[in-house]
Amino acid sequence: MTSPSPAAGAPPATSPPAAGQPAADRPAGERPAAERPLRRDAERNRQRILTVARELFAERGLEVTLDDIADHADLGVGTVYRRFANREQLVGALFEERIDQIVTYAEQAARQADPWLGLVGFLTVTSEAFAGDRGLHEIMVGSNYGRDRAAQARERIGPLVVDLLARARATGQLRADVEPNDIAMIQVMIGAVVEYSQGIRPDLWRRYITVILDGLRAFRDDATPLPEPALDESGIDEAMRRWRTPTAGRAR
Amino acid sequence: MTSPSPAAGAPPATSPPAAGQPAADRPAGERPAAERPLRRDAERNRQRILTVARELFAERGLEVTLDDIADHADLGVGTVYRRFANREQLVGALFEERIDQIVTYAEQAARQADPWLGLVGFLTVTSEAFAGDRGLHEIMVGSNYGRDRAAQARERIGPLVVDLLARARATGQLRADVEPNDIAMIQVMIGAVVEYSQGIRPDLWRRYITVILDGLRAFRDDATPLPEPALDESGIDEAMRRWRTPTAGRAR
DNA sequence: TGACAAGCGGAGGTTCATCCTCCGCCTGGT
DNA sequence: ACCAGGCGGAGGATGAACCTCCGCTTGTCA
Repeated sequence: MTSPSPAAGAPPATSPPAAGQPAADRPAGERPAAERPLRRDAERNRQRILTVARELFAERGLEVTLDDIADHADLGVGTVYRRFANREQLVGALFEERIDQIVTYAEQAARQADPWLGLVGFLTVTSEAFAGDRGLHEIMVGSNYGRDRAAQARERIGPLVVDLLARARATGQLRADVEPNDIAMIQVMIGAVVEYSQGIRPDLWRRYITVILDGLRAFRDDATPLPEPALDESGIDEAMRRWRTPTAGRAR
Repeated sequence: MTSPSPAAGAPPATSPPAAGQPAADRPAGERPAAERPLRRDAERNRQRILTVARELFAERGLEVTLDDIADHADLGVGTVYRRFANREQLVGALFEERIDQIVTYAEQAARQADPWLGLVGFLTVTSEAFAGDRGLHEIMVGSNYGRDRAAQARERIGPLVVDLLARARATGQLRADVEPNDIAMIQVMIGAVVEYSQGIRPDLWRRYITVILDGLRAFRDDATPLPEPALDESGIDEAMRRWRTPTAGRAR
């Protein structure tokens, strides 16, 4: 860090929205090709790292070590660190797209004519995504990595869910006392099922989301009134902030 | 370790704990008073340790270190280790009773005339216990500590739950496709809510258990059939075995 | 009251996981 | 055929948790 070499490959990770940087909205995994491209073998290795990292993050969560990734990619640790100074960068490179994907799901759900189906679809599709990618779930639920990105996404999703719930309530399909942040908590619960049954019954969560959805439906007129309000925005922010990724180390 | 000094302190025959230990089924927290009782101050300290440990386990889970406990009790680490050689012993001393308490809840629930109320009561009461004691929840859900004890408890609870569900199904209060192990998974989900909202809204879980219970009720005739069977015994055993207490260290 | 077994404290050795650097050797590309 | 760019991976740095050890203190009992 003593050598100021401004030419060095990796752009400053700190503020992505940097001013003059041509780096902006290029699909994840690509490089600022404007600068000198990597040597062929190096680029190959870089892809190898990304692939392996994607797999490991998906399977074990964001806490896998870069050393671990290097091993699985049959590369030296040095090679990994040369390309990605830390886990944050790797996470950034890999998850932008996936996070946006979640937003897209919300948009699609909001477009559904039948709001109940939209809601069911949204929960199902996101749960599928989370079940298949533990790292993604960790990010969306409050990991230290990718916090900003996740927050942005939540901000875009929020209004869509609000609208969806309002419409579903209006059509009489959804019980009246459901609040937007309930959706987030449901995802937390489903995440717990996924984690608990990981490697045993990857689809078990479908059973419980069905129960929960039936619990959310308006039926008879004797639905038990919900005690306790849902978390409000500040509550959920706080919870996300405190959340510690399972078995992960300190925040660093 | 290099100096062999056989003369030092310990006489050759370190009388082993002998065969007929009278230690057996005395209430947790008491000592084998048959042996020489502890000196007054020592016993006081011992209680101090137990009290502090109970609090810390409840609040932070079983992974707190003995050093941590010593600090909170204003005692030296040595004192703690002199009394409890490891966390397992401390956990044993503290949780036997509480685990049995859970069994008692199941028994009470099974005695309820109205099986649905019994079920609701059981889930509520156990969730209360878990919400108030993270360590207890960890044990019941699969921590490395107290595994045997928890397994015994589950064995006693199992049949009671089976009966309860059968009866509730018979009275038409419970949807037909609920299985005993669903109850365990519900506790896992509730545990996730508790943990997520810990220190923010200690009772938030009540909201979601209400949703889930409404989802379990027999209603109309259009309950969504549950996809996926529940975990079977071996599945749940496996899941419990794999479960890693959050942020905890290796199993040792 | 004095002697001493029992108890205490907590510094610090040990182990372990993770992070990340550094430098001698290798190789793709011109 | 040259060499900038790339590579490997041993190993130093850090920090958490564990647990021991021994000189000092204190309850207890005669």
